[in-house]
Amino acid sequence: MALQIYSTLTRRKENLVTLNSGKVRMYVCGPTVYDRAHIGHAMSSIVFDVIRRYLEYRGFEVQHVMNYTDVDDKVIRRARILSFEPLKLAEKYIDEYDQHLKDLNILEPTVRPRASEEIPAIIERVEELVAKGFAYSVDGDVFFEVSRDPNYGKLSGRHLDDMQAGVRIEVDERKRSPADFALWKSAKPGEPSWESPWGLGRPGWHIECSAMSARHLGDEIDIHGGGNDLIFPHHENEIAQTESLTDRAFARYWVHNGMMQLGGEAMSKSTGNVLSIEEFLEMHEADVLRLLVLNSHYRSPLSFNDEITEAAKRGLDRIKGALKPAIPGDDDSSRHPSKPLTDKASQDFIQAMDDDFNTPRALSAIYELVRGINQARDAGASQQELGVAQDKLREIAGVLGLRLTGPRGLESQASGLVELLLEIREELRESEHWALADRIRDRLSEQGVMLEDGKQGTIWHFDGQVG
RNA sequence: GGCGACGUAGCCAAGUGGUAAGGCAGGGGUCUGCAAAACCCUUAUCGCGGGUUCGAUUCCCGCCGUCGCCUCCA
Repeated sequence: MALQIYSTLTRRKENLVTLNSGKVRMYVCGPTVYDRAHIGHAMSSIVFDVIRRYLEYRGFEVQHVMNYTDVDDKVIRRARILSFEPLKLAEKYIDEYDQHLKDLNILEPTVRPRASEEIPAIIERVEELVAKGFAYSVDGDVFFEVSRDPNYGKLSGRHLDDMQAGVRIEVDERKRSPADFALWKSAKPGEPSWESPWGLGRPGWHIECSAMSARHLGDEIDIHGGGNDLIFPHHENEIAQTESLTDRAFARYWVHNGMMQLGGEAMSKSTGNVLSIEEFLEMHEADVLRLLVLNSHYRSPLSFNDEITEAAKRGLDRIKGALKPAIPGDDDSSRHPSKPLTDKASQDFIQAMDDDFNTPRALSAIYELVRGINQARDAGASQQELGVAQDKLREIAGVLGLRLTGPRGLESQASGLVELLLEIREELRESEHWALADRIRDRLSEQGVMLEDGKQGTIWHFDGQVG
């Protein structure tokens, strides 16, 4: 069974056939950096990170480009409010986002271009569109003429006629049609601007992605991705611009993730209805966010709330729990072979992910493996046998980008003391001094040191950590 | 108004033309001095009404409800 990807363009799952066999060129629209990023941005980055990781797991070499939009109305507006240099402000948020990517265990994209650093390529692109008659300039602005593209609307399923009725926004009178969009904007005083054939100005939003995609990946790519709020007009316009010039399909697969909602509403700055990545990571480890994102399908909208966060946290603990070592002393390998278990998990995992990256189903395979491991441990499997399955668990969880680690570093320093307390407690238990023994357990638990009494003695680990 | 998506147990969430994965929470057990963890058992007539079919949660139509986009947005 081949790997299938749902493409917004055809509204179907398609077999993945790349331009160059064994290689995937993927462009993902990154954030406009005018403010702190929220967990919705994180969701998008996590989704495409998992797609990338899985493609690599399946043997593809992935070129992953993610852009930062750093020249934009919103950046300029916000910079003015904060009395900041627009590009400096953007840079600050880019640095922040780069850090978020690391914190969230997102593989570094192959290239992270920013609009401000790609101006020549963008101008070249606009010039070409003007030269070929797809765009026109007016007073230093350049617009793409939508009516020149007979296929306009094919991605979003919109028709120009339908849309005109709905346009309530003030239309720029100089445009030949309200749907025409800016490729180049003339600069107002104080705005970041660059020399161009049309005077000082800056690129429009849509053209930057097309130009950067073409520059870093070529005129044709395999996957173009982003949030589904970008389908119209952004990606529609990108298709128009690019395909008018190349006459070939810009991207083979258009992949869009669903929006994350907060409290049942779209996350929106205006209502203060946002949770920043930073705020989330102050409360929970990155794996929690990843797990809650992956628990639903990437194309579905996801309502973020405390309940699903708590569920993800517990689910994560459960997965980590499977990595606990075998019970010492019990050692009957022959009765608990791990191979059938790991084979099944592998197979289910791949089958799920091959089906348009069905991570909920993939997680289900992971949980089945978790249960299998725990059953084997309870039944007395040896560490050697258990380790095989645990390695498989780490492997496929790793494909989803889960770290499955906890706070480390303290362990070696603390272990001596903890061991000492355990020894004392063991003697207390032997002499049935339960109250004192329980007090040690309770107080250690408050410090994040969790004790588990078993037949073979007591084992301990830090809260949330296994291993 | 236009385009699109969704509606599955208390919550989250897969999925199939032949009576439904997984997780969280709940209930009952096993284990334990107690607990924790783990394991076992247990909780769904798949929004409503029609239609197609031997048979639909799954296909079609209508309705109701929720949401996204149509303007900057991952």
